[in-house]
Amino acid sequence: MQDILFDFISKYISLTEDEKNEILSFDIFRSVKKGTILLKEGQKSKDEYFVLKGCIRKYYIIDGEEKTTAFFTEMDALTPHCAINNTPSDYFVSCVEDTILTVASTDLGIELFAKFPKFQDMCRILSEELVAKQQINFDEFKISSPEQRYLSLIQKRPDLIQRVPQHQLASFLGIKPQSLSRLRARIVEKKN
Amino acid sequence: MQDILFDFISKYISLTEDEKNEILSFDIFRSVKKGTILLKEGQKSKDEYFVLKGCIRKYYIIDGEEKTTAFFTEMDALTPHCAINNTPSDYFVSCVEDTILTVASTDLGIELFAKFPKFQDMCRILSEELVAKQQINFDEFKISSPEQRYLSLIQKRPDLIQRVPQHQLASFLGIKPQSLSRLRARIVEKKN
DNA sequence: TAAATTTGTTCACTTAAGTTAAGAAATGCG
DNA sequence: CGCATTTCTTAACTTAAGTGAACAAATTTA
Repeated sequence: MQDILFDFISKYISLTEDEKNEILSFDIFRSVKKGTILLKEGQKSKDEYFVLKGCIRKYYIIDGEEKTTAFFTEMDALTPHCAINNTPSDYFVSCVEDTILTVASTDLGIELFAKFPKFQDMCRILSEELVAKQQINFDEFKISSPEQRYLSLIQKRPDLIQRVPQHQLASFLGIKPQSLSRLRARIVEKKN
Repeated sequence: MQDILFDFISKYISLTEDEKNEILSFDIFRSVKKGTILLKEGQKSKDEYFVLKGCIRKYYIIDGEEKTTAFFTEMDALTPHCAINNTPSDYFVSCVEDTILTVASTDLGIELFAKFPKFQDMCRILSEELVAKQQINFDEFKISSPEQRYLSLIQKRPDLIQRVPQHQLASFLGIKPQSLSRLRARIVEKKN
C-alpha cells in the first residue's frame, strides 16, 4: 500500500531507501471505515490527507443541508484550509467508502522540509499544479450548464458516478438530486 | 509605482536595496491601454502578470461568445496555465482598464530562484495561499445561486461592479447579461 | 429477518434563468 | 459634433432547475 505513496512522490523527487524508512517511521497510514468523519465544522485540525485507496468527500452543512463540493480519490491530496491558517474548519470531511489514506499534520510537513529540503520542491510543484488544475475546473464549471457538467463528469471521472451516491453527486454538480434524476432521464431520452 | 510591487513582496520575504535594484534591472513594468489583449487563445506564452494598477480579465470564446471567468485587480497575480505547462492557451487575457503591470516570463522566475533562493519560499507560500483561496471561491460559487453570488460580490469586491461592464460581470457570475439585469431589478424590488 | 433509514425516481407546480427581439443609453471614433 | 458601435434594460416566451410530496428500491441495523 505504501508503494502507492512512494510511486506518487517519485513523480516529483527521488528518495533513497533511508529516506523512505524515515518517512514510514512516522506511522502516517490509516485505514478508515465508510462514513467516518475525518474533520468536522468548527474543528481546528492541522491534518492533511492523501488518499491511497477509497474516496473521501468535503461538504458544508448549510441550513441543515449537505452541500458536497469535492471528492478525493486515489492519489488525490486534501489540505484543508483550516490546516493552513489555523482557523476553525467551515466544512466536513468524511469517507464515502472504506478508505486507506495517510494523515500528516502540517507540523510533520515542516519537519520533513527541514530534514529533506527536496520536499519543498515537491510541494511547490504540487501546489502550482494544483492551482492550475483548480483554475481549469472552476472555469469549466462556470462556463457549463448542469447538463454539460454531468456529461463532462462522465468523461473525466466515470468512476465517481458509480461509487458516489446520486444526491452527493447532484450537489457536487451544483443542483438538487431531483434535478439530476430528471437531467439523466432527459439525456437518455435524447439518445433515442 | 514599483513600491506597490515591493510592498507586496515584503509581506512574504524581505529584500535588500541591492536585490530590489537587481529586480528593477529586468525592466518588467508595462503600461497597457484598455482593450489591449495580453494573451490570445492558441498562443504559447511564458509570461506571468502582476497587476499594480488597473484590471485585467481572463475569458474564453465559446461558440463566438465571450465567457469571462476571472478578473485581476491591484495586487493580483495571474500565471496563465499555458506558462506552466508550455501548451497553447485556451483563453484570452485582456485589459478592462488602462493598466500598469509587471510582465515576467517563467524563465525569469527560474533565474530569480537561482539568484535569490528566498524567492522560492515566497512562491511556495503564494501558491499555497492561492490554492486555499481558490478552493473557497469555488466552493462558494457551487453552493450559491446566481443571486447569492451577486450579493456576495457586492460585499467582497464592490469595486468590480463599478469598473467592469455588466455583461462581463454576468458571465463571471455564470449567467447571461439579461438575467443579471433582471436579478438586479428583483433585488431592488425586494428592498421595498 | 423485519423494521427503520437512506437513497433514488417521478410528478405537479413554482421560480428563475435562457432566448429572441426591440429600444434606450452610453461610449468611441471619424 | 454626429454617426456607429457597444452596452444595458425591458418584455414575452421557452426551458430547466427548485420545491414539496409520494412512493419504490436499496441499504443499514437491531
